[in-house]
This record gives sequence, C-alpha cells and structure tokens, in this order.
Amino acid sequence: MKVDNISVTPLRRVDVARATGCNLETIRYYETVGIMPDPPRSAKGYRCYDDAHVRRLKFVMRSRDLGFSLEEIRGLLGLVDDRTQTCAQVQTVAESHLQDVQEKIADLKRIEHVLSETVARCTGDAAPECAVIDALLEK
Amino acid sequence: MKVDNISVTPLRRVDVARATGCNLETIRYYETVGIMPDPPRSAKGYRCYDDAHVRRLKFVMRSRDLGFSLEEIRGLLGLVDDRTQTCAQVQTVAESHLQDVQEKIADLKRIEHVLSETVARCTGDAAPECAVIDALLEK
DNA sequence: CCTTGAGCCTGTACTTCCTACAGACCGTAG
DNA sequence: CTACGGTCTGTAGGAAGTACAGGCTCAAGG
Repeated sequence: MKVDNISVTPLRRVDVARATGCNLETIRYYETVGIMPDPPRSAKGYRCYDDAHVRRLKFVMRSRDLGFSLEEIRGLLGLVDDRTQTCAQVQTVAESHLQDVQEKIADLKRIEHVLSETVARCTGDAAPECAVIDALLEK
Repeated sequence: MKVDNISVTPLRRVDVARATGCNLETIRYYETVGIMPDPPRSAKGYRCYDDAHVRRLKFVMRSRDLGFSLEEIRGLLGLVDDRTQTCAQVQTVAESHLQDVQEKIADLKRIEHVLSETVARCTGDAAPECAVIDALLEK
C-alpha cells in the first residue's frame, strides 16, 4: 500500500522484534503491563506498529539493559508522553535518575574491584587452594 | 547443653538469619533448591544449624551480592565441596563474570554521560520544550 | 486454485529468586 | 498457666519475562 511517496505498510510484531532484537512475546507483555501502547489493529485484529513503536521499544530495552526497573522506565516514558510538564519538572526527574545511574556505577565498580583482585590472585594451578574461593569464604 | 568447653546448642533458623542478615524464608528456599544442605533435625523436626551453615550462607549471600546467579553459585559451591577440583576452573567462572560486570559498567557510563549532558542543557524554565525529552525521543 | 509455511491471535503455564502468609505446633519466661 | 516468640509445612504472590498450545490468516509457489 502506497500513499504518494512513502510506504505505509504497517509493521507486524515480528518486524518490531527483528528491528529491536526484542523477544516476540515480550512485546506483547509490555503491552499488557502498559509500557507499550495498545497498537491499532487491522480488520482481522492484527497489531499494526510503526516507527514510533520501534523507537519507544528500543528506549525501553536500553533502559532495561542498564538496570532500570519497568517502574522507573514508566516514569521516564511519562516524561515523553506528558508534554504538558514543565522543563523544570523533567529536569528534577532526570536528575534523580542520573543519581541512580551513578550509584549503580559505584556498586558495580566495587564488585569489579573485588572480582578482579581475587581473580588476579588465582594461581590457575591444579591446586585445591583458590584465592577466589578463599575470598568468598572469608569476607 | 554443654560439652566440656564449647557450647553445642544448635542454631535455629532465626539465629542463622540474624547472623547472616539473610531473610528467614530465603534460608528455607535455599534448602529446597539445594544451595544449602538439609540440616539435621531435632526430635521434634526443628532444623539444627551450626557455624558451617552460617559460613556457607554468608558465601552464598556475598556471591549473590556480587551478581552471581544461583546457578553460578551452585558451580562455585561444587568447587568448594569438592576441593579436588582445580583452581583454574574457579578462575574461569570468576573471569567470565568479571567481564559481564565490566560491560555493564561501560554501558552505564555511556548513559550517565548522555543523561548528565542533557540535564545540564535543561533551561529549568516552565517551558514545554526540554532537552531531556528530546534526547529520549531521538536516541 | 490449493497447499505450505510463516506469522498472527489469545490464554495460560513455566522460570528465577525470592518474600509472605496461613494454620498448626512447640518451648520458655513470668 | 498463659503469652510470646519461634518452628513446621505448604502455598500464593511478585517482577520480568519466556514458552507453548490451539486456532486463524496471509502471501508465495506449484
């Protein structure tokens, strides 16, 4: 189907999955929990997605990947959806999210430090003594 | 109950919980999934723990804290239980996990950069235009 | 035109890692 | 003796998906 110059063939669920790398079923799941909007349906009830859906889903996936909960993502998406909010309100929410991220980085760095240190102490021998195990047992 | 010089009063579940900071129910859960061994029981069926249980549970909690899955911990515990295994095997598990952690840190730093930059570009006005929202929509 | 295969629909069950309760029982201190 | 805190089992719920079953639809190839 063509309108003038651009194609308006709607995207199917599998197209969205391929475009984003998201699991097919997860797309439906996000719909049921309100993270993704209910898409328009074809005459036969098929979901019809467009590029906006794909962009939104990519955003959700990146955020999940970085450890945001669906609840937090809902908050972030709220900023996008409700454009009547003031810039100041948005700034406040974004700043608090920034703080979360920075805390997460700090936590992970602590973990990284412990892990890399103990791994480095490993002899790698066939010996039954192991720095990693000792560290985990003693701490 | 005393034997010579040391107390052998068995630890109850709540004692183990307090000694480790682990949730009461989680202790039982770890038993059912085979992470913790079935402890000996009293005449009336009460679980009787000792210091070895506490140490093992601390190991598990610390590992969880460092982001190891229960499956990975099962592997690590297997190596602890069977000390005939090589140190190299432990090293392999820990190294692969370390890599995961480092990747996560890199991802978070990327998002931190973007977030802090866009927050800084915010005017803080009561305007409906906002650098943060624009960034979220375009990424 | 018919068949085939890929994709769609819904609903529900399973997964991981817990956490919380319900209902019944026990053990000790006051 | 009774109250309180602890134990037992089994089961339910929650977060964030993942997988499958049974049935429908659509487009392409023969």
